[in-house]
Amino acid sequence: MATIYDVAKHAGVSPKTVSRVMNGDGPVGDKTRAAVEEAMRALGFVRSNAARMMRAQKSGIIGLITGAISTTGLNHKQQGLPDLFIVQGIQRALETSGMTVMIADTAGRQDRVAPLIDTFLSHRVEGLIYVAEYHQEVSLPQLPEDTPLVLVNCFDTKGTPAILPDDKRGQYELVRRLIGAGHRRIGYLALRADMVAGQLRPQGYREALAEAGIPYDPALFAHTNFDLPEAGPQLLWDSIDRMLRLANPPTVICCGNDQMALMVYGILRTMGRRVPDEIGVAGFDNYRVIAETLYPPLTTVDLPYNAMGVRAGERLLSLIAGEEAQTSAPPPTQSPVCVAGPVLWRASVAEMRPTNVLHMKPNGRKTDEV
Amino acid sequence: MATIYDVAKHAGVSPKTVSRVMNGDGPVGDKTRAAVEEAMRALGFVRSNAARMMRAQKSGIIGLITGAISTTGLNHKQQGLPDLFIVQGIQRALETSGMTVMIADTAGRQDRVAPLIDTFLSHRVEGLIYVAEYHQEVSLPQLPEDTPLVLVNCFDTKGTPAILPDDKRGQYELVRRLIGAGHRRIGYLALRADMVAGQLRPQGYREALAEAGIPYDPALFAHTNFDLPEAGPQLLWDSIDRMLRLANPPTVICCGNDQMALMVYGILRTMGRRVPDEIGVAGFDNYRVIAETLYPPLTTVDLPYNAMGVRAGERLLSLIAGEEAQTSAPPPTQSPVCVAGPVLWRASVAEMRPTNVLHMKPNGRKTDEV
DNA sequence: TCCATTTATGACACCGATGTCATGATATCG
DNA sequence: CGATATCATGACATCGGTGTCATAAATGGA
Repeated sequence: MATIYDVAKHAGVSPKTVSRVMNGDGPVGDKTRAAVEEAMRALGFVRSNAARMMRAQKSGIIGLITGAISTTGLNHKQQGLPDLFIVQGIQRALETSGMTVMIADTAGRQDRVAPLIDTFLSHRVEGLIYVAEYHQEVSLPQLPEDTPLVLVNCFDTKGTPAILPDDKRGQYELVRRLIGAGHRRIGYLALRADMVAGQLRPQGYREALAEAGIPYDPALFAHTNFDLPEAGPQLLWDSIDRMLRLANPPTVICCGNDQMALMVYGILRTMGRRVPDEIGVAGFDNYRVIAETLYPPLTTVDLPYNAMGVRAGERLLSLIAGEEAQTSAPPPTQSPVCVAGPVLWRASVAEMRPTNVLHMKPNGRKTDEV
Repeated sequence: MATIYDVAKHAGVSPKTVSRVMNGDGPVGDKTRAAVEEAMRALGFVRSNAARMMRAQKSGIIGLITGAISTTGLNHKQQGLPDLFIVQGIQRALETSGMTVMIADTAGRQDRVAPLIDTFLSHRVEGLIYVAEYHQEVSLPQLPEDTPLVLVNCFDTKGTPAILPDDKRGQYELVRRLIGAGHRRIGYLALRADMVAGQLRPQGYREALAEAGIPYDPALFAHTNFDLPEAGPQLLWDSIDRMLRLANPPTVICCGNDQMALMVYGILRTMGRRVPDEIGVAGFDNYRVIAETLYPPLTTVDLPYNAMGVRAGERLLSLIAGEEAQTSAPPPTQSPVCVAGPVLWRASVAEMRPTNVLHMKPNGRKTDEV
């Protein structure tokens, strides 16, 4: 591969002049510039990043580690959305900064994280981003203090900057919207209680009920380990069956995520219930392949992975920029940033407005305007 | 960040000795080794890859470009499986080689490919892999001839080494299996004809029919642009409706992919048909989030993304290794490698063996043994 | 016209690791 | 015991850009 020395010789100038042409430092004469550019083209010159960064002591590389690292040993079906969207967001935020993003995948193996970090450090990355597959707590090995780190979709106990989905808020908004549509008996099939989303989303559900003055009914709520290889569907079936046999059954069922909603569709229909006429279904995640392809399309909450990625990228850039300014500032133990996504109202839930109470009022959108 | 000079000074040895400790070149005395290792630990030393690769003229980096680059302007819902699986396979194949995989995502923008390649070249990657989101033809910019390139899930007209899914074979095996299960009227809802998979999979379907002596019935076949934003479901509904109204309707419907199958489930059930009792459904891709979560689980063909990734990684390694051996060998215009995946038989298709003809025979598995 | 800038370019050192060669200290063998 | 092989280590050059400083030519203002 050609070097600037080759280019310099070919153009009859010094290497430094070639460097100037590339970087636009000092002034260069028009004829000289033309000769250099011609030489570069003729030789197919590509600058060596290694040499450049060695001198400049800046790599221009951001390290991105992604993969299904679980604090508990979960099976791999239990995954969130493709983290691709987070990665896209990160790249969007970084593409104007001139940084190159190096991505490494752990392939779900916790023991690969430390070596990957070392590899990144040996490439002198200017910052690191760790992306988890779903909202969880993690614990990463200690980094050199001059290497900024941002966590996405996860958090630790050391106060490392983190970008998280606002699970509680999203579920809250969705349930508020359901109430606004006239639903009063709202079932909730939650994810496992040991998952962060299995805790936060139900909280949002209960807050929305409380705000509307609807009492929380334990009979309408269940944690369901729906993705167990064999028993999962049966557990889900039982939970649904129990709710539907109630004297006052739910008119809509919220699912812990879209994947569960997909299974619930099949179960409800096998039971002979029509969606959404007899019972509505709502999800969470806006896992588009599912939510938009389901028939009818699924009402759900957008998990704003792209936006989270953008925020993470921006956060990291500011950390990198501020690094030298505040050398020994107090540790930036800020609270994590929560990003909320919009409710996406689709055909899987019926509007019940024209019923009883609201039907009476002339301008019937009272509860919707909370 | 500490350098080997710092380490050398701290340990009271020469830089070269530090290098020897790291690389295990020449012999090093036990006490010296201990002193050096202690110094490295004390200083938190991490070797600079830039300096190393500059000297070695080897980067140890493989460039991986991925993203939804389409030759035609498709909407982004039309995507295959998460390419993550291909990436995982590639990393699996490369992890023992000591290479670092640098991944860059194009975020679906064709114009980003060329700059990304330049970035990779400036990092002196030893090889490049291009991964497409779904089986398609691509055209990449010219690379320096000493940089090996492997295409995955796509191919070009220049004879670049490519790893492809064996769409035809997979569909053939699935249909053979359906026939073996007693089905004779097999509907096929194909992907758009301008997609590679929309051509190859139907070919496999027809070959399997032909082999079993079942005449091809055009009334049981339709290309359906099911993922059009609005009209898609309606088009699909019409196609299905037409088939089911036939005098001799299909007992099972093959779908172009799992996503289409997901939509077909909803439509069939809205029509009041039970799956699989009244009609079977089969997909293609083994898009696990869909295929395993659908109720009942979907019979489909595995698109062996992981295996394809492994093959691609191995292929690239052999190209890199052989590079110097056969400097001016004839251009390696080999035919692409096709990787076939297994048929995954799940509950969405009923076994019809104990029916009429076969029921008569004592050892009734005649057509299954093709 | 002469000195002060500005412009255009080159010489040279340097970044950090490592290959090559040299050197001194032991170990081995006839 | 001397000659040679082996071990342990260091000096130095090198990879390819780029920062620093020097130098030479062109320009400009008094």
